Amino acid sequence: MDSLDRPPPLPPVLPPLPNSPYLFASPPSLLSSSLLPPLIDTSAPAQALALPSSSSSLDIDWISLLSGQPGGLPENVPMALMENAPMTTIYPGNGGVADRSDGDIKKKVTNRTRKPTRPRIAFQTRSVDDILDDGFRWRKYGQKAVKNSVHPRSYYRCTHHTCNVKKQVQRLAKDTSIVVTTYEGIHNHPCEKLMETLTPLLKQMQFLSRF
DNA sequence: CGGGTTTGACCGGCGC
DNA sequence: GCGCCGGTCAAACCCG
Repeated sequence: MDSLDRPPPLPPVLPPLPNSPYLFASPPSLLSSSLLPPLIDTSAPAQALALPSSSSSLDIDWISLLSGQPGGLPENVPMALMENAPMTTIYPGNGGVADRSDGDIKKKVTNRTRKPTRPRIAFQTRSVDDILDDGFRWRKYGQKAVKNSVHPRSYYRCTHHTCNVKKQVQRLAKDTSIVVTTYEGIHNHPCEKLMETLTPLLKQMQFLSRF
């Protein structure tokens, strides 16, 4: 699958914003992270992860982008971290469930109730911190020891009332400096932190666009 | 007191 | 059918 041979180039990023913890600098938890090459091949149908081609101009549909609605970012890519984020490898499709043969993340569909599979995207991040601030709020609901892996896997749910997005966080068995974060589902609400950050910018852009 | 974490129990899929 | 294992639940606990 050629499209997964190499990480897609990071999409055009949001314009720099003063006083923004995310657009000028990575969140503290990401400062020690570094870029990584692709980790796994989910062999799942590739989903385009490119931003709309118009994203370099000012007519960006920011709301769509931020809310994950049609026309916005695909799936649940954590937009807040696009600029300086170390998250380089995105694995669309149904992959991301740990293979039983080791502690690494590989494609395997083992939904408990055989529900229709939900979109999954996995990121690998070299970081000393397990928890990466992606702009959303998460509640931990479980932790399990993974076979053949020293590090446990943690399970998180988005705390937004109507949002059913989950994520799994686990360190690679083969390289414990790498954290694999697997997102499952699509946020049906904007990233709170990013909206907070962008609101003044949007207002300023609207004001300037009148001239 | 509310929200988040921890942790053991439980459930269901899968391989043998 | 049985046991293993991943994923989830929920009560207890912690913390600001």
